[in-house]
Amino acid sequence: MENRLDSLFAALADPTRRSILTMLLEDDMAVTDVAEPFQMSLAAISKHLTILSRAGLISQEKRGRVKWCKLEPDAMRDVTIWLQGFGQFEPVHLDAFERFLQTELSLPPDGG
Amino acid sequence: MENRLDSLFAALADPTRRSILTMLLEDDMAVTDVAEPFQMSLAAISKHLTILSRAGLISQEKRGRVKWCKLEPDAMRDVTIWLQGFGQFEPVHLDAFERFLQTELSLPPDGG
DNA sequence: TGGACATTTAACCTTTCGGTTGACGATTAT
DNA sequence: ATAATCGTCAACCGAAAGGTTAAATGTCCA
Repeated sequence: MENRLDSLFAALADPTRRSILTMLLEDDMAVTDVAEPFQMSLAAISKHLTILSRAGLISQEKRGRVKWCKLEPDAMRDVTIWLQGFGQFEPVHLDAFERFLQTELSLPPDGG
Repeated sequence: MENRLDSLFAALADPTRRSILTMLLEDDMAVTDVAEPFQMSLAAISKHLTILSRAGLISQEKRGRVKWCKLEPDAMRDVTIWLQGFGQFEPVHLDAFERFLQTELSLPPDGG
């Protein structure tokens, strides 16, 4: 994988991995519990978790014989920033917000 | 490819394809011109464009013997929406903005 | 009509991906 | 001590990704 975005987008391109991330939105989970709803081997899930971990999308901490998986949503920031270059979101909204703010603050209270 | 997000994320996972999208941000381009800066065959670029097209990220219109490629950034919306489920952007920024706005508007001019 | 240009297709190759199974190391429980 | 549990590793497999080159298709120009 060349750069950070490569591994991020690639990690997010698999539906199983996206499902895992969604599950982790709820709460931290042990590897076995992550694997439970899927119809594939634990080894396969373990590999998916490794990919998510290398992309920075989750962190894993071993406590006893259980390895806990934790969502790290900040890793998605780089994706977000890249997408912003295509004007899909904030730019528009923030611009609108800023204009609103300017208007609100520059006008007298009864000016609107 | 199972669903829409699969093909979108997969399309975005390749650095050549992301570069192409960035180039198209500037202006519409013919296939040959898209290929020019890359050190790979035209056939390879043609395949990349097919992948981008199938993901909906670009559209292609043939005029004469030239096929024009046009960026379709709206296709990124689904990605955006999915990412928003992880609270990476607007929510945070807008909340911050709203708090700021509340503060600004509710305080007397010398209140800060 | 023939040739140059623009792009895709076909066939092929190598590497990566996503899955399997089976063995293994580490930890906990009996 | 022994057995069960948690998770990874290694070896393997078929399919897909990303590239190549060479031929084919369409379109414009002279």
